[in-house]
Amino acid sequence: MAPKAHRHPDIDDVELVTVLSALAEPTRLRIVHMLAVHGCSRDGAHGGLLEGERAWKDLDLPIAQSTLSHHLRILREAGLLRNRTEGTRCFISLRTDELDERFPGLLGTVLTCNDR
Amino acid sequence: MAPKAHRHPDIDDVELVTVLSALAEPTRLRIVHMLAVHGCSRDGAHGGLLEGERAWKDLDLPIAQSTLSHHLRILREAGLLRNRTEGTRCFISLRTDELDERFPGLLGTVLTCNDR
DNA sequence: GTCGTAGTTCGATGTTCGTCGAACATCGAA
DNA sequence: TTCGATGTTCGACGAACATCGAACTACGAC
Repeated sequence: MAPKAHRHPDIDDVELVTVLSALAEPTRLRIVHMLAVHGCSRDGAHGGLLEGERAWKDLDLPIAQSTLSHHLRILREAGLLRNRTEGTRCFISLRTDELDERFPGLLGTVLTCNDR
Repeated sequence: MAPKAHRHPDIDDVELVTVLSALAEPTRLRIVHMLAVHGCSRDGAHGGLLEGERAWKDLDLPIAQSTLSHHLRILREAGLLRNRTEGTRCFISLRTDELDERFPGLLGTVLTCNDR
């Protein structure tokens, strides 16, 4: 599992190009999209989910686990998402607010455009 | 020089990921930035420049001509810019309006974020 | 402790990308 | 028509990337 704790960059150290690179890949854009539209758990308490989070294993994408882990790392290191570990599982969420302070409107605009 | 006429994609055929990929490279982001802030010629008539245009050879970047040509092609095929040929020279401009209709706010937001 | 679950890391593979110099194509001017 | 200027295209190169399976690690449960 996760090596103790993940490295989350200070949002002010993140470059725009890094964020754009992270988003410029179909699988990763899809992950971000999923977290945005359905980040919050559906009604009812679900296995320790916090607001805006999504469980790792519930991200069911047609790729290998190792590939998913790789993409999540790219997104994490680009400051796009946060990884919370609880016991042996982990939960993913977008760093919406911080990101919006660093790059105002960027994430929202991209997500809107992505909806067509 | 330019092979008669360049291929400019219909803006509706352009995918978001393609645009993001095009922007996710320092040199290309810089080119787009240059065209945005200084696309319009400075006061006075300049060798056939139209509004919002910039002459190819005035894009002085620390890269080989062939590399610049390559990047411009990527940007063109991503629907980001238009290439107008006049005689033996060509002029570059952003497809601001069309792009804004296809991906509302995207270009503006990215450029704003790029300014810090 | 032993076992299973949940993710991460490693190594390998094939692909894409940024970069260059050289060759080429197109046009205006002499 | 020959020359020079302006870009484009063509390999070629190394670096970066997406992908996978296998090995590994950390934790909870038994």
